[in-house]
Amino acid sequence: MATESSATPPAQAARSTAYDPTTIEPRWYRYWESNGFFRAERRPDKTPHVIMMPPPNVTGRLHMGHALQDTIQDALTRLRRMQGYEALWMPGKDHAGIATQNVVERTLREQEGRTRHDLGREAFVERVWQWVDEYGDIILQQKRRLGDSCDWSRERFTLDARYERAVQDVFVRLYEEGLIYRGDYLVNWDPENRTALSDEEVENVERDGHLWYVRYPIEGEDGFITIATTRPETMLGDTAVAVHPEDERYRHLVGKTVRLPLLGRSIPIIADEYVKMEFGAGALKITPAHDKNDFEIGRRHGLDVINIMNPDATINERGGPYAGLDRFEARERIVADLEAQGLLVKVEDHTVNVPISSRSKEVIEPLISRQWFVRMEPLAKPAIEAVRDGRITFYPERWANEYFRWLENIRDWCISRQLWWGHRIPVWYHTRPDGTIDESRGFVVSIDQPEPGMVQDEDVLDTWFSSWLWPFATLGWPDEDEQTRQDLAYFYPTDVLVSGYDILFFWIARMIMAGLHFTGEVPYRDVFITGMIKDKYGRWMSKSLGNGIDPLEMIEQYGADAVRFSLTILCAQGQDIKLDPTKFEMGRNFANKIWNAFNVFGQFMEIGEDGRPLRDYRRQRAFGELELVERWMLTRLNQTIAAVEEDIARYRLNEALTKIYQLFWGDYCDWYLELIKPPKGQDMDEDTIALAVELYERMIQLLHPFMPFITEELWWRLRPRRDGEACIVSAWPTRNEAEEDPEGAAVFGLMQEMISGIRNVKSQHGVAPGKEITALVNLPAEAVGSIEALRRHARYFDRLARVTDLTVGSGLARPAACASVVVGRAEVFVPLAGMIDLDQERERLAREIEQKERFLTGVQKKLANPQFVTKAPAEVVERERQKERDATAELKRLRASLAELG
RNA sequence: GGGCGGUUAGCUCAGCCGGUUCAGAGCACCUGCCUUACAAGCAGGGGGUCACUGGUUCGAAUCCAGUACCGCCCA
Repeated sequence: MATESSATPPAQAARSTAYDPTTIEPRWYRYWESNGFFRAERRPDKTPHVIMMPPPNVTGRLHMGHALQDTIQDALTRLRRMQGYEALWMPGKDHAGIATQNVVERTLREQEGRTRHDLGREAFVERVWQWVDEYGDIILQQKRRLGDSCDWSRERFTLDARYERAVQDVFVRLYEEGLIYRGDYLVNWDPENRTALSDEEVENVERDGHLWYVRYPIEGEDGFITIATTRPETMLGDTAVAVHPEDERYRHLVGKTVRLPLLGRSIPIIADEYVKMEFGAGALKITPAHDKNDFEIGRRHGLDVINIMNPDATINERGGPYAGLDRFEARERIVADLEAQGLLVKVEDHTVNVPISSRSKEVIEPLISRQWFVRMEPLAKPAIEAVRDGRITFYPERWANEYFRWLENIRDWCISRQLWWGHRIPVWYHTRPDGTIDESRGFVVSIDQPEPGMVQDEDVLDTWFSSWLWPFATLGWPDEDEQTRQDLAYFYPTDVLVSGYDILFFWIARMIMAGLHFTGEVPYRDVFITGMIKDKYGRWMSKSLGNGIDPLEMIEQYGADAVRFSLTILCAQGQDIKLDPTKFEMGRNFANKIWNAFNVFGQFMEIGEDGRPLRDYRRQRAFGELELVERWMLTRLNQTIAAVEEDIARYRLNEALTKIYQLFWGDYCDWYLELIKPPKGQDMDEDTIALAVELYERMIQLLHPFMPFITEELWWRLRPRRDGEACIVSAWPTRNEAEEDPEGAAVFGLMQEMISGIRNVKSQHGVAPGKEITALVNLPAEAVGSIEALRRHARYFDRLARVTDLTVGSGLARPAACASVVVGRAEVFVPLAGMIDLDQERERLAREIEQKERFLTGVQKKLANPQFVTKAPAEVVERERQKERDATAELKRLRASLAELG
C-alpha cells in the first residue's frame, strides 16, 4: 500500500521549452526514498554490490570533492542496482575529533567568552553532543540534494554506541596482541590544540629561515667550537655537541666538554656519524628532547633528555631566565643575548623545513611525551601482500606504488590525543587515596572499569583509529549475533572504495590493514582514487583563499543532474580537475537537450492531463522491417551499450558518459530525430513513435546513473507505468546483437557524408541552408545496392540538405556550373546555376585535392616500403591498399571536376 | 635528495596495453540561420610540427631513455 508520500509524483502539466530542474529534483528524491529504492537487504538470490561512503566530518559542509566522489559512487550504485545487484551504498559520518572540538570551542569562546576548561570535561562533551545533534546532519542533508541513493536506514556514526564498542574492542585486542604500547617518545606536538598528532597529520613546509652560528666555549682551554642551528632557542635543552668522528678539525675535542652559553651547563662533545661535516661549521648541538634526530643520537650516547617546553610551547623552568617566554620570543631574546656576549659568529639566510600541524597550521613542536602507539609493521605486511597478489586493485594503478612506499617505510602510529571529544582510551589506572593516579601500580586495559576506584585514561583516540574500521564496524562487527554474522557474510568484503589520494595513508591503507587483521579479508576489492578538485588556476580550494565553489549554489543554478554530468565528464582517471563554474553549463545544456528532444515525438503522443501517456506505444515491426535510419540508430545504440560496459568495468566513467552523450546528441538528435520528423502539419505515425520511444527510453536508462532526476521524470512520460515501475529500478539495457546492421549503418554513414558535403557546398557558396536544390549522385554501375538504397532514401537528402530532386545512377553526365563532392566511390554533383561562384568552387576543390594528395602520398609512402608490406599484419596492409584505391579514385574525380570548371 | 604526475587547438581537457583520415571534445572565435524539440539551439568553417632530443619499430601523440618547465607526495 503506497503511502501518500510514495505516490508517483504528477508530471508538470504545462511544458516549457527550457528544462527547469528546481521542482522536479526534490520530488523524485522523496519518491525514491519513501519507496525504499535505496534500501538493501540480504537477498541470497542476488549478488550484492557494496560501497561504503567515506564518512564526512560532522562539522563538514558539502564541497566539490564530496560532490565528485558522491556522483561517482552514486553512479556505480545506481548502475549496479539497475543491473540487478543488491546495491548497498552505506552512508555515515565521522566524529572528527579535533575539528569538531575546535568548532565547539570557538563557538563557546565567541558566544560566551569561555573555554572548555571553564566548563569541565563532562559539560563540554555534552555541549559537543548538542552541537552534533543540531548541525551534524547538515552535510548528509546536503548530499540528498545531489541525489545520493544511499541506504539511509543504515546510516552510521563513528560514535554510535555499537561502533564505540568496536573501537575499544580493537584497542584491547591489539594491546593483548602486543601491537599497542605506551611510552615516552618524541611526538609531533600541536601547541595550539595541545595534543600529540600522528606523523601523517604533519605537513612539511619550506620557509625562509636563518642559520645561526654560535660559539660554545670549550672547558679547560681557551677556544670555542662553533655550532650552526636553525632553532637557537632549543639550546636551552642541549645536552651535547656532536662532530663527525672523522672530522680532523674536531677530533682532538671529542671527549672534552663545553660550557653551554647562557645557562652555563657543562655538556660533552661527542662523535657521531650522523653529523654532516660540510653542513654549517661541521658541529652540531644536540637537543634530544626537541629534535627527532637528536633524540636518536641522544639515545645512542646515553645523553640526558632535557625538556625545556610547556605544552603551550612556552619555555619551562628548565629554561632559566627564559622561562615563561613563548618559543619564538625566546628565540629572539637568546639570539640577542648571544650577540651581546660575543658568541654569535654570523647569521645566514637558510631555507628550513618547518613542520606544520595540518589541523591548526601552527608550527609543530617535537616534544617528549607519554603516548599510546600502534606497532605498524606487523599490520603493514599483509596489507602490502593483498595488493601485490591482486586481491585489491587500485585504479589508477600507480597509486599502488604510493601505497607500497608508505607501508614499506611505515612508522608506529601515535594514536592518543589530548582531546575531550572522541573515543576514550580503554585503559584504567589505580588511584591513591587523594585521587591522583598511582602509576606505580601499572594500568589495566579494559573496556569496562576493572574495579571500583580505578580511573580511565584521560585521552581519546585518533579519529582515524575509529574510521579504519569503517567497512566492517558499520555492519555490526565484532558482534556475533545472527543478524550481524549474516550481514557481514553477505555484504563484506565490499566491492569498491571511492576516495581521494589525500587520505590514501590516513584512511585507505589503514582500512586495508584493519580489514585484514580483524576480519581476515580485504575490506574492498577495488580502490578507485579520484583526482582532486582545484580552482580554475589549479590551486586547492580553501576557505582562506575564498576560491571554493559551493556545490549547492551550483545545484541551485544548474540543477543536480547538470552538476553531476559535468563532474563525471571532467573526471578523467587520476587527473585533478581544474573547475570553473561555467563548466556546469555543459551539463545544463545537455539536460535541456534531453528535455526538448522528448518533445519531437512526445507532441504526437496521446498524453493525459497529468502529463503521462495514455497509451503504450510498442514497436510492432521486426528489426528487418525498420527504416534505414532506425536500423542505423539501433545499431549505434547497441554498439554504445557494449562500449559503455567496457568503460565502466575499468572505472572510465567519463568515457562511458561521453559516449552516451555523443549517442544522444550527435546521433539521436542530430540525425535520427531530424529524419523521423513528419512534414509540417502532419502527424507522426505510431510505428515511428514507438521506436522513438524505445530508443529514447533505453538512452535515458543509460543516463540514469549519471543524471538520475531528469531521466526519472522523463521515464514516466514515455509509457503508462504501474506504481513503483521507476527508472531507478528498471533493468539496465543490454546489447542486442540481433538488432545491429553494420551494412545498413555503413550505407547510412555514406549518406551522412554526402549530406554534410552538400551542406558544406551550400554554405561555402552562400546558399541559404533552406534553399531548395537538386543533386545528382554518380556511382559505379556495379554499386547497385548503394544506388538503390540512395534512391529509396532520397527523402533523407530533402530533409537534411533540402535536396528536393535527387538523381542517383551510374554514368551520369556532369551538369554545367555545378559543385561536386566526392565520397568514396560516389560523386555528388550539385548544380547551382546562378548561385555558384566559380572561383569559390575552384578554390574549394583545390583545397580538397591538396588534402587528398597529402593523404595519398602518406599512404603510398607506406606501401612503397617493402618492410611495411612484409612485416605489417596482412589486414593492415590491405586496409592501406584500400585507402590507396579510394583516394586515387577520389582524386581523379576531384581533378576532373576542377578541370571541367575551366 | 627519492618517487610520481603533467606538458595535445586561444582556454579547459580527452585520447596514451602502437596501425579505422587519429589528430578529437566542450568553451571561445568566424559565417549563415529565431528552419514550430531545443538560441541552454541548428548548419558550415578556421585553428595544433601532440614540450624538446634521441631510441625501439615496417609504423609512435601512444612504448623506452634523456632534457626543460609546471605540480604533487615523501625525506
